[in-house]
Amino acid sequence: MSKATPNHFIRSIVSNDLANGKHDYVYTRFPPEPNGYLHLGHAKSICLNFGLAADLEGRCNLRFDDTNPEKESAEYMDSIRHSVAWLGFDWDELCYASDYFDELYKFAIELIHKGLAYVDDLDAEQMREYRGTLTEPGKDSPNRNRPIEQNLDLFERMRAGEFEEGELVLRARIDMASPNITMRDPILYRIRYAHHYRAGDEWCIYPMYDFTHCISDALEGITHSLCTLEFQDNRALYDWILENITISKNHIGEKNKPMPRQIEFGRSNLEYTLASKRKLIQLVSDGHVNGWDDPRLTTLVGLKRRGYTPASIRNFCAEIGVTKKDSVIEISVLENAIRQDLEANAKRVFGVLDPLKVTITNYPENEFETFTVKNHPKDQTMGTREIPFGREIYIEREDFMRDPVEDFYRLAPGREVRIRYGYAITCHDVIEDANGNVSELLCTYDPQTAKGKTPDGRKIRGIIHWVSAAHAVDAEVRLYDRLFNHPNPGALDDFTSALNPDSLQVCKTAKLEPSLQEADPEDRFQLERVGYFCFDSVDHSTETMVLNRTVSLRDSWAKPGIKK
RNA sequence: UGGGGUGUGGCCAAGUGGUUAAGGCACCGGAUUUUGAUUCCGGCAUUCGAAGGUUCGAAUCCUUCCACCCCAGCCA
Repeated sequence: MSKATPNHFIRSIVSNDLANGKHDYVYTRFPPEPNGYLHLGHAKSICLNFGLAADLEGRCNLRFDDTNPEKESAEYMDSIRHSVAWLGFDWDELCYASDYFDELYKFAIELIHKGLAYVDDLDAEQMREYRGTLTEPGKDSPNRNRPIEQNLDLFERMRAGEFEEGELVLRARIDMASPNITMRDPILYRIRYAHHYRAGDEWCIYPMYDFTHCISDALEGITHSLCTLEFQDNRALYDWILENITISKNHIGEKNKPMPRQIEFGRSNLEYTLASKRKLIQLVSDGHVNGWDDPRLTTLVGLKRRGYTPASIRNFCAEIGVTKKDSVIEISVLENAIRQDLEANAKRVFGVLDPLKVTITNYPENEFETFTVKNHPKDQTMGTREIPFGREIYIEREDFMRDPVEDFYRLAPGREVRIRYGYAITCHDVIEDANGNVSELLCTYDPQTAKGKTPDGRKIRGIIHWVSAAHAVDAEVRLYDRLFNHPNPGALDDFTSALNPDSLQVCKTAKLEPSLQEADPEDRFQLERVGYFCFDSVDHSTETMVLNRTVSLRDSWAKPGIKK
């Protein structure tokens, strides 16, 4: 399972930097903005940053990029912290960009002193006009050559709260004609009279991402600053800022070592899912799903509630790789990752989703026996358990066919199957209800066939799962399917039009073997022949059992085209 | 028609001038099986976006072309 550490272009760069002495160690960071819940896309970045540091005996920080008070909250921050820890990573330092507000402010003043930043009073619309377009250069702002003293004064007064929101901004003085629009005198600070979830009301000016991120990296001694592809153009600004401020080498931990280097990698998208925070928020607030931890969502909290293990997600991330191209991953890759984990580690139990009663007419009434069965077919260390058996049992309705199709080798009138770990039974009569639906089967059992034996050597192909009717416990089982019917719902004008109406199927009729009542609520298990399940972390209790299906078992019989 | 990127099988992805182009997922066969699961074995790109060129030899070098993605928030 644990694969050789994946070698990708970023790892090569870092290894080289270490080998040739450019850096003495690797120091990375995972820098989320606390404005939403983490999803699978973040998991890729987390595994990359923390994984690289761990493999190369370096360090990795968790840093909240919290420079936009209007969108951020402590709730999001807490959830992100928990998700990173749940995924299995420890950060070396827990950092907040907001802790650097004082330093950031000083660096801004330094830029002003050097004539490399100025206060501008263009409003947002003018700013856009002056910026030019993709094909035309921008124009200098009338304020571009404002005297340094005046800039200093204005900037201090911005901080002091003497201006309205939007009235003034601080801009870097770079090049309005740059073909790279990011370099056309980007805004460094804006005025916002907003309460910051950590800094409170201490500031009314907030630094922008480009100004904050590179300085935060440098202050923390980050050596390699990994981010996604859309920041490639911003790299020029990242480097420009660090080149133009005086940031002590002592600050960055390694004396006389180079500044952090930004390296971009491609995002990975999962088919049939959404990753955009804005759209995720809409799904939650419009009630299309039941919260951020809805098991149909690929948020980390959703996957956790669905029954995914941290290891399966880490393996998934290792499997999809790291390259410079955006990718679209098929869900089968994710499903494969969790199946691999659960196949090896989940104990097996019996449960019937859609019960059909079977009476074994030649088995005495009010008499029971117990079978000792394996908790795992291959892993003996997982031990055994006892399951009760009696005259009346439930089998899966799906495992009986009145008029069996070709290739169906389960139960049918006159046919014999084995009830797993028990006897061979043969169906003799079918009882119907008033509507003509099958309501019960009358079968006989062959006492010679206990424990998998067939004394006459006859071959019994069909093996089905079952539970004792007298001992079964009721449960609600939630079956999940993809949330969207479209492979790329985010590309649609209205992604809600692609919502899958059958993404959640609640099955209230399930009958489970009694041992499940004593199971640990954290347990993940396989309902044999059905799928992998876990108890729902919110709605499950020993009184009312609620199970989530994490993923079905592979079913090479239920191929499209073959009708059950 | 500015700048920055990317193009290897259905989806990912190794490969950085020299055997028949790794591997995973998916798919298709077949074996084993008290889960139609698992496991196992076999199949699955004469071809690397296209066209030219360099070379004894190219997915890897050069040229041109094509396609797709990102950038004109006082978001990150």
